[in-house]
Amino acid sequence: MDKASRSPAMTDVARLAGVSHQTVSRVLNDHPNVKEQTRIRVRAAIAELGYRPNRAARALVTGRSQLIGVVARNSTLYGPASMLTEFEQAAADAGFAVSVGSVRELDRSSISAVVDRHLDQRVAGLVVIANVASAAEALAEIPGDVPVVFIDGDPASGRPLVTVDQVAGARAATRHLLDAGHETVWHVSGPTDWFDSAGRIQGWKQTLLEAGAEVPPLLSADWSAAEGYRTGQMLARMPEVTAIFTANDHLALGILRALHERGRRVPHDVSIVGFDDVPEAAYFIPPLTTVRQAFGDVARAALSLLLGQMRDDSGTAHQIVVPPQLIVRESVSRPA
Amino acid sequence: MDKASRSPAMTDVARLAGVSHQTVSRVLNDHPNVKEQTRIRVRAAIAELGYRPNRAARALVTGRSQLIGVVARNSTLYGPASMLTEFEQAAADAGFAVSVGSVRELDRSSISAVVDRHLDQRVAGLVVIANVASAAEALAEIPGDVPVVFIDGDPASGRPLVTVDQVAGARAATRHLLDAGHETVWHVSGPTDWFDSAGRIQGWKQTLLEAGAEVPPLLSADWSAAEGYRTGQMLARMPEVTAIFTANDHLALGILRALHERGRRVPHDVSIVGFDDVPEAAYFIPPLTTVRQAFGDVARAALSLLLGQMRDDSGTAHQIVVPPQLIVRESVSRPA
DNA sequence: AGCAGAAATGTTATCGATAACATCCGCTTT
DNA sequence: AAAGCGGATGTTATCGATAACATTTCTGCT
Repeated sequence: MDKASRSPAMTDVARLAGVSHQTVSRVLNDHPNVKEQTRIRVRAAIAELGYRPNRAARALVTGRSQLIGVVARNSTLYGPASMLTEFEQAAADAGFAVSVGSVRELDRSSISAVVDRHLDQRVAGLVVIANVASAAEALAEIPGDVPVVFIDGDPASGRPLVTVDQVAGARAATRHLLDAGHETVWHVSGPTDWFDSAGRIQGWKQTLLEAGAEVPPLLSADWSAAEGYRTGQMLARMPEVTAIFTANDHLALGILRALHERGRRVPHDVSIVGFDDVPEAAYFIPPLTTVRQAFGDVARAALSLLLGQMRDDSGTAHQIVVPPQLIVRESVSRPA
Repeated sequence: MDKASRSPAMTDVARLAGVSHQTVSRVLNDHPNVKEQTRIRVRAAIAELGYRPNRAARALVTGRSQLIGVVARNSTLYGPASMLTEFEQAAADAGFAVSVGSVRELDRSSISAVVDRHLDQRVAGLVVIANVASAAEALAEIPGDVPVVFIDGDPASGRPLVTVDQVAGARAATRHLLDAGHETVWHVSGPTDWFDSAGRIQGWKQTLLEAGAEVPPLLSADWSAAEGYRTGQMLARMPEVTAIFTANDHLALGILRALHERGRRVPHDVSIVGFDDVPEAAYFIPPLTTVRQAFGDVARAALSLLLGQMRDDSGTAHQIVVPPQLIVRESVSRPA
């Protein structure tokens, strides 16, 4: 009826239900000491007025909001972007809003600025998507009393953290190529300051060593198809290269093109395994064998760690590692 | 010195500067009637204490926060994901935090839930990334007194809105193929309920009609490489198809593979133009001619419209259209 | 010098919730 | 029956800012 008027406050509900505003507050917060009958009366009044609590007021008095702050690098890379949307979804399902603080670089001052902005908003918790080593500095910027969970990042920090087991993924990929009969496997890595890159390099190297295979020189690139292409032009000229494991699917795409231009067929002459399983990987030429990361699982795990910290302070700094999965398609065969 | 204590409030600053808290408030909000000398004194006190205003308190009294709510579909598609990060960046640069409300589908009830969550947080404004027709329903869910800007969406609504000129992009793509000498151009569109799709279809059809070319049947797909591949399998069997314009780059990728499998060479036998210019498009086989959208420009335009609405209510419902750009690479040549 | 009017500053009320404490009531316990 | 206790509820203070109004201090002008 009276849509134009100010949205109802707690006192309006109280008046309608014939109780004090504090009792309304108790009902809202599921306080035990409220008679069932009044609880029902209050609930009815809330529904009738379409009352919704004012988060700002609550945040002011409790010093904490229903908002989770995320610190992430501004990126449209498949991995980071997926991570972000999955987390938003998980948080939304749990009734939290997500405030995203994008930074161009994960350096100390950028992180500091974003964290400050989040603390201004009195976020209930922080999630740092710390995919590069420099992000460890973020630790220093975050006061001890606000719940924090890292996604990716350095397990050695001892902080609550969720990661995909990059080492295991790289092992599976490398193993797969060795099992196909290749003498060794070349690796084109991502930027070496990324934890993801480091883990994948480690898994690759370990597997070769354990198999007694020679370890070729490491080739590093950024994550782009462009650098994959440049690296691929070099690899295409080396007949001894028959198996390549790339740190992501886009690198593989660039290499695929370079090989194609040189007339080296995949998988007949060269086998390739990627990482990420981007949706279009199945439609590369040829369809790419790759490693899939369960971003949704990571997001949900991170959220539950965060909620755990928000509930009790007993916060045993749990760390969760999510296993990746090898997706076999057609870019691998035994060597000629 | 006293790091452990509660973070300083306005009164603390006032005491240190020897003024009233209201004067501090005036300095903070750049109120004109403050003597330069006191302004300096207050600023110094702020710096000394490391004071940062409490947004929750401000939001409570003003009824509005420094938070911009975004309603978007949960998606890792290149376009939507880019749009989102670009907007976050623009907002951050302007001192706003961004609360992202992802929804699985842009239907009425999902939108309603997300909008309510945002209003609970007393967002200063809302941005709706309304890439499908059903999002128009969002209009009904948003009260008139909160600033809103649509990104994509129906210009006919009369609401403030920023879009990329999809029609112009499609015209450029189609024109480019016709100019190369092709008799007509086939089009594989995105889902027809997307505004982007509709605009691209329209631009394609118009251009063909104006050129007196025959209009082939429209092929629609989702945005995935998978459907591109399926559609491509069909097109590859039709020798009369020599030119294809796809609604995005991933569709083009799938088609590229299907053509490759059938032995039809690109661009020798078939020419292709995509849309989006995803970073890896230059590394498809062959490098893809495509249409680039300036998401950053769109984001900044949307933000400035929003800020305009927040300042004055004179809100002439401006609409901004950003032109796209044809990126010529190697997937087009004259027909055999 | 005196006074209006503007500029600079201070005081008090207010936003809408939770926290802390006070009160009331009914029931058990001795 | 008085004391004691805990459950249910109400009262008042509080968070930290802005709004509205009140007051003081400068100006410039007659």
